[in-house]
Amino acid sequence: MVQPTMEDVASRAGVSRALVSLVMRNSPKVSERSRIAVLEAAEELGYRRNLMAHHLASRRTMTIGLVLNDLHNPFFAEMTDGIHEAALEAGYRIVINTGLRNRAGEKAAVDTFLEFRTDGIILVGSELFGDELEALAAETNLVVAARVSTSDSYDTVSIDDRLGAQMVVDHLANLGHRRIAHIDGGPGAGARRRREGYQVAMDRRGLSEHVRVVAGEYSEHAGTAGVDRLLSDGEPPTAIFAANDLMATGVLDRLQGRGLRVPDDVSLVGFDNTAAAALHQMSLTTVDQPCELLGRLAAQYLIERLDEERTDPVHELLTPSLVCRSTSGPVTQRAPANNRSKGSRVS
Amino acid sequence: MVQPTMEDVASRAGVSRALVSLVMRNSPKVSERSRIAVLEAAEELGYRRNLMAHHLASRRTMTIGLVLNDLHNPFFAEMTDGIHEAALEAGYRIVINTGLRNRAGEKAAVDTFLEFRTDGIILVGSELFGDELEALAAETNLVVAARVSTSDSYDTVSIDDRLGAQMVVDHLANLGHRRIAHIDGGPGAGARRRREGYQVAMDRRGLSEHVRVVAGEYSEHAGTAGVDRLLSDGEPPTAIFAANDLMATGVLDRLQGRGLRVPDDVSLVGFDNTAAAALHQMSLTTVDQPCELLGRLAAQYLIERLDEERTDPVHELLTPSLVCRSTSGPVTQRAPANNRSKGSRVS
DNA sequence: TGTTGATTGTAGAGCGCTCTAACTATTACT
DNA sequence: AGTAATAGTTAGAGCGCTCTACAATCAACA
Repeated sequence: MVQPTMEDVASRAGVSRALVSLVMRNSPKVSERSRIAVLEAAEELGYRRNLMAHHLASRRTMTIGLVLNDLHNPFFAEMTDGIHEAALEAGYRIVINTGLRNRAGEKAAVDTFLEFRTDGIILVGSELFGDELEALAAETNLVVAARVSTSDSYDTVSIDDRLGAQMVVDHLANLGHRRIAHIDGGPGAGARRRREGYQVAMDRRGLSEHVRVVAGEYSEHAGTAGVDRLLSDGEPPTAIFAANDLMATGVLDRLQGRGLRVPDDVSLVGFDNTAAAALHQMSLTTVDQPCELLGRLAAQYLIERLDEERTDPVHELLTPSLVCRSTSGPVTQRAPANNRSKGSRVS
Repeated sequence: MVQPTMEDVASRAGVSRALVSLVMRNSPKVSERSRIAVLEAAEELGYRRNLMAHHLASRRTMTIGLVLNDLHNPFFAEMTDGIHEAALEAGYRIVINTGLRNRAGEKAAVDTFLEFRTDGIILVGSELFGDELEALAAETNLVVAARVSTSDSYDTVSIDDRLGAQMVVDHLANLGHRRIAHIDGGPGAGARRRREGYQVAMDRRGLSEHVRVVAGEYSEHAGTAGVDRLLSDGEPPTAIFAANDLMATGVLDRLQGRGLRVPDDVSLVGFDNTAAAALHQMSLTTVDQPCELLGRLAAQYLIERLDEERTDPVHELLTPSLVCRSTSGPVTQRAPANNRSKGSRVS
């Protein structure tokens, strides 16, 4: 398990350690003869560069640390695709860590990368506070994705969450819905803005009295719990706006479990346009985020910083779009079916 | 962006660099007075240990590299939960990388960890060849999860894929199905064994003539493509066994898209018992893998190796169980509905 | 008072690499 | 032949830390 060092390779190839170092870094100022000798010796010994030592001496790792809020949410997998691709193209590698959907976990993930001295960090769906991000940006190169900010010490890349939420409400209101409830994303990235967008749009539509927000978080379970709360007291909503697709999945499951038809009894709209939302079994109306593009941009902006091409902050805010599928439909006059009425309807 | 070093902390606290090092490692042989002085100085300077230098000097990083085959498959997220938890409990942190569901990507991920000199590596759903794994095990401490092997240079933790597949066939055969097709997982981990289990069980049931395997891979898209091929020629199957849940999701989507009812027209069984399979909109019959347990065991075995408590290999093979939900049902005598007959049936 | 042992602290080598400056060998040009 | 330029190579310092060996301090005891 003890690995050979450059010194070993050097003595085997009959050259100096410095020359081996040059070969490993593809320096042009090495004769073909020595290059081959070194490469062969390295091959024979099974030499593998020690990144730790490399970094210590060069201050670079060519590595980007990627912190994903939640591995269970496919949204992050899609973002990662874009980031990964852009990073590889620029000669960087990525290393991932998960925040386990809570601030302490996210901090631990960040600390790991800070201690590893990755060249920079991309936070996707961060739940950290503004001042924590500020402090982080002072220690490393930082890009925050899927979250809006105007800080001038780091870059951000995201869609306009508030606008997206407004589009949802408008869509539902146009279908005749008035009792539109929102299960929110709690501390999740962008959740506050989605809630605000919902509120604003409801007010504009003159539906202020019907505003109803249930506390949640970005998880399937929060979706099912949200439905239970919405249906447990008061007049049940005719439409539900879940703060993201993962939650919408839970909502759909619970609605069906209670024998409610979607969209006949209740309309449902999500947020993210995750791959699963497009499938027939889900066919969810939702707000589209161009994940891969967001990912690509995030990586690109970070790399610009790493290559010291730029120090001024960039804040990219993309416009979302609504994807209408079959979980949203016109409001019906029928009384809400709280009983398990599945299939009892004579159409 | 230039970080303070131990030397900086030492001079600020009025002690030696060595003492600072001791404090950082929580050594008991430091007086309370100096400990506090050092901690305060570190706090004021925003000192953060440099893991690269730490490792270089100590040969340990207390970090485990985790290579996940595919971030899009929730199976891996669930495995990660177990690994993460067990690692944290033992004082290790984890760092993740994705193999992008292909061997080259997996190798790149592994190389990154090898260069970072993580203390050990856990491969989940590896697609590497046996000899590649042997070579890897010679360089670092290795545990392979969700894949069977008898190597004596690394540990494995998985369920009995072959048995799981047999259970699927038995279940379907008991429901009266004879034309049971299998869309396989190609190079995916455990795919070969699942295919073998399918074959063996079909033979045992006297259904050899009905064996039909369509090539696939562990992705949603392979599921949809598999359905297209199965229905494009020959007598269509009355039941489909998809090599994993992700594929089953694609299968279900395509079947519904073609107007076929599940399980009325076609029964469907998956493999993994991913969280999504349990939801009403999916309600998939599938083979359960105790993901978190597998993850915990994988981490545990690796840590045993790291702590040098053991060098003999361990090969844990858990027994899977079948979870029957609503995508599988008795075979019906009706002619296969190749037309978009959804709802046209007079029941 | 000196000796012992425990406790606390430090000097300095070394981990495996990069990088600067210098050195050698070769070729080109006057 | 003498000089300059170029190409190829190397010695050695240093990156930020750990760890061994040893030094200093102090209380306890004969």
